[in-house]
Amino acid sequence: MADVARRAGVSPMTVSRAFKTPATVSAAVRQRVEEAAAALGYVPNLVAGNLASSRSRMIAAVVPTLANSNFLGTLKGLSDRLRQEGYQLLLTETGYDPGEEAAAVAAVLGRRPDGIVLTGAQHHPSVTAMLRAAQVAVVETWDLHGPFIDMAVGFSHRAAALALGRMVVGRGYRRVGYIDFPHAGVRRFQERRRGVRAALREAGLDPGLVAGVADEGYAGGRSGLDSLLSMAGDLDAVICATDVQAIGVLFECARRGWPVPDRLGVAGFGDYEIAAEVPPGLTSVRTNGRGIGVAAAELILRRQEGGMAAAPVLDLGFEIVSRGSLR
Amino acid sequence: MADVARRAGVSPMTVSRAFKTPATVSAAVRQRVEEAAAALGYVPNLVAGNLASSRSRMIAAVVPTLANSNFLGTLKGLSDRLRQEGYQLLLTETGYDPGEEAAAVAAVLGRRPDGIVLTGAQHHPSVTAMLRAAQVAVVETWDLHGPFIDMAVGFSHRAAALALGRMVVGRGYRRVGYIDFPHAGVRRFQERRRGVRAALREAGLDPGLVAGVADEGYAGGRSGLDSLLSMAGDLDAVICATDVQAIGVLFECARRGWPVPDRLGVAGFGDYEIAAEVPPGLTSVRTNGRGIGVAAAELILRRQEGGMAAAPVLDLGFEIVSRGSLR
DNA sequence: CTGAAAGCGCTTACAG
DNA sequence: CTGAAAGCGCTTACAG
Repeated sequence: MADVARRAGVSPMTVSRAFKTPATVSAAVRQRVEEAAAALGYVPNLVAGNLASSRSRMIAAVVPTLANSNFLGTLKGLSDRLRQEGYQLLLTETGYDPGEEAAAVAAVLGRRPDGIVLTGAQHHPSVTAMLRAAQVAVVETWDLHGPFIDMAVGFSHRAAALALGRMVVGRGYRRVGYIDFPHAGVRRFQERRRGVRAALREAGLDPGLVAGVADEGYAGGRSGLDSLLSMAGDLDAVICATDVQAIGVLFECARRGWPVPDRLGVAGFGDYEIAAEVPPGLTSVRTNGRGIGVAAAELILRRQEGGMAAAPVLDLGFEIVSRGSLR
Repeated sequence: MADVARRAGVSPMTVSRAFKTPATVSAAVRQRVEEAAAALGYVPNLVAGNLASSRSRMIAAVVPTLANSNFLGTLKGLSDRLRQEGYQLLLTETGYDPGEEAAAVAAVLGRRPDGIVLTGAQHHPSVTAMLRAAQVAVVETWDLHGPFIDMAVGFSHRAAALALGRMVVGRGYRRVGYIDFPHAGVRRFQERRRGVRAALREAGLDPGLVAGVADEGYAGGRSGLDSLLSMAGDLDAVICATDVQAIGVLFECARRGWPVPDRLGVAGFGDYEIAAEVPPGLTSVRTNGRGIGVAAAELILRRQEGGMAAAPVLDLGFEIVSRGSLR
């Protein structure tokens, strides 16, 4: 910057202004600065800028996984909205491990991000402590069960699962199994399970057909189906904690030559892109993953602007998409 | 830091050392510093550290897309390897748009990352210029066609596609179509197309059955199959630029009741997780996406350590995985 | 093993 | 509209 200032014959302060608030600099000076900067290939050092202004225009996102998940939508919504305002995304994956999450938050805090977007509202105690002590905007996403550290955006997994369970029951299925997600401690999945079981119970059906699985992917659907069938040979429908598992069930049905939805009804959770494509179409809960990201971005931006001291909690809801996998 | 120093009764310099190079501080002092830091909830400010040391321990990754792609593996390899060394990942998605890529590089350079990982080796001229001028380690990934800005890790898309094409021909298919990827200018996909067509040509088959599509996802497979069938009703095999499209073709075959591999052989590119799960199994090119990420991380780390002024170009190869979608 | 000085490249806050 | 001074919170390089 000093070089640019010298070449343009102005003070460094003026160079700074020409970049940050061009309107406060005369047109002639602005042009000289721009020419000098271009000639020297000057790229302002944001690290120095951040230190001086104690604002980083950097947001950290901490997600359990990127693979086959709705978090991609959230991340995209977040980064698209943020990029428009000149913010950048620091990303960490934790593999559903609270210890990893705590390590990630500690690591990231040293960079003084303006905001942190967390997945879920269950954290290692140190996360809550660190974040409360730090002066960052934090948004917890995908879970609406407080208490929250600061702000939150999500939807009710239990309500969504309850609605899905009722739909399955309403279609006349009577022996309905549930395939769980591997990480048993994650409340979002506990809520999904509870919602489904509540729907079965209120219809007077057996809520006990629940299969735990070890695999987050398609293979979990296959092994889950196997264990449900060993509990109940007359199983007539399966609800899965995620679409990926449901797709695994559909594939297994195809392999066995079982007609869906007649021999077995199948429903998933997430409405991933593939749900609309796989024959005969997968009935699923559509969550607004992208919307969660956009909303999180907006909460953080609004907080930056200084206004809003409040800590909103946003429920973005869900929607059930009915397709051929249920009769 | 000043607060910690005061509370521990030492100079700030000693606090700095206690954190960065604990071995250079006496045990007693180290403990006092640690206690003071814990009591105050002190988190070292890396922004200040970066400015003073002109090293950021931050790496920027610029990818076309996160959705349904092998870049996830690369990203995971990169971030896993980097995190072990205390580095963090700044992520940007460009949507296959060179202008977006240039904007991302410009934006990211201001943070003075220690390294930049780019996807492909085709860039807006300004990208090359900016990166050459800056003092960053850069690794171009997924493409082995130079000239490179600095280092590179990838494999030959043409060789992989040629091998896949030869396998299809070797299985006795005679009317083989190719479904292209939407972004026509991307060399990786041009190379895949060329490889397949070369295999057809050398077998004396018609290399002209190529369908362009508008959709990056499963739907592209469906529409691609439609247009190939309108060119050649006797089409007996389809090779797709990506597994996602190939899965789309398999789904469409299921919908039509066409037996795979007998009515139609299908092959993909990428060996995504789903390729092994979808019945009857998708024959595909397995690329080492994760390995590319790990290797990129290692090249950058080695460059940081000061050694290696060289600019290696690594070929990580590929492998063809044969499954039921080809007879 | 420990510390005082200088500086990294910006921005804030104050003058003019 | 423009500038000189001070400072952001660390690390480098030098002393002792």
